[in-house]
Amino acid sequence: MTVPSITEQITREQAQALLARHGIAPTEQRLEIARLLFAQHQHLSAEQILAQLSRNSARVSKATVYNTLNLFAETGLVREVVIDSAKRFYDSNPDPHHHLFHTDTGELEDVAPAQVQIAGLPGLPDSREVLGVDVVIRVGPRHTD
Amino acid sequence: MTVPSITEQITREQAQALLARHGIAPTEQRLEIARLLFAQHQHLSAEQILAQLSRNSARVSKATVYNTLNLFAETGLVREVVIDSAKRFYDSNPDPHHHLFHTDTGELEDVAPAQVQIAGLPGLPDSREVLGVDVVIRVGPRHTD
DNA sequence: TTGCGTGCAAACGCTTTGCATATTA
DNA sequence: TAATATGCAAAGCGTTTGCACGCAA
Repeated sequence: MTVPSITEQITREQAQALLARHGIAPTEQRLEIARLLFAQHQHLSAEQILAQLSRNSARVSKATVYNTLNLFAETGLVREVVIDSAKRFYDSNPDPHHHLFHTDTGELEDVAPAQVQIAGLPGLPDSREVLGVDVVIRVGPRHTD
Repeated sequence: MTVPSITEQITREQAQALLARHGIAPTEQRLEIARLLFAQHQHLSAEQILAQLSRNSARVSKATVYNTLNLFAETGLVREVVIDSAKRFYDSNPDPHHHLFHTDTGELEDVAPAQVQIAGLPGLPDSREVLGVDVVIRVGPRHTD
């Protein structure tokens, strides 16, 4: 089952399969949130999701959105991206990739991993492992001054 | 003027020179905060700085610590590192480098840039420039389950 | 009925702000 | 004295929590 790359809602069945694969019980709200997030590869904040859901007249509370996003992030369904210390984004792109952050617009853009190569990692003791590597490239309008 | 790499406070004069180089007026509180931060290459949060300063019986308010850290970050004296959306760290290491974040202890460790190579950056329009590349490697205890 | 998910509102933690006072040039 | 920095407390904002209610197995 693949997620459509166009801005269309995925079906309930597709959402259900996604949750099932991650061992998440498919409740009404979780399905709605998944359908929204996986409509395309994107980066949404809890606030944006809440706003969009109420626009779709879905009945979801703030607490449930936060609970659900945390659940999705814990189970690896989505990736939590921290750019600004004031807000979290949830990334529905499951493939390894990096991010381009536009400081002026606040937008987040995916960067194919091939374009940024991690040559090596510092030696770690056997007791520890790398959980993830986050690369954020901050870009903004060129300074002329 | 170089910053001592050992855990000793830098002198008022050294702190004053650092601020002067960044066009920052040298007030009592700013000097104290700079002396603390630049005692060594380290990553401190506003909270930690406030606690340490009061331990040193320096008279600084919370607001001033935040104002000062923002000022230092804006002028490039320190680097703001965002790891967790709940807390900001201020890095007194002026050289380009990356970070290793220990998820279990919350500690942040510097990684020499040579160990992580950025092979290339995605093409950008001429109107935009790269402001910085943040690489955070999350490590934690090895999973045995 | 037992457990889990949801919704609401209150609580929380970190950061910012408003304003009076103090310091500096 | 004019401008800027500080301190305090309150406000702000995103996120989490406590608890009652609802729903499904």
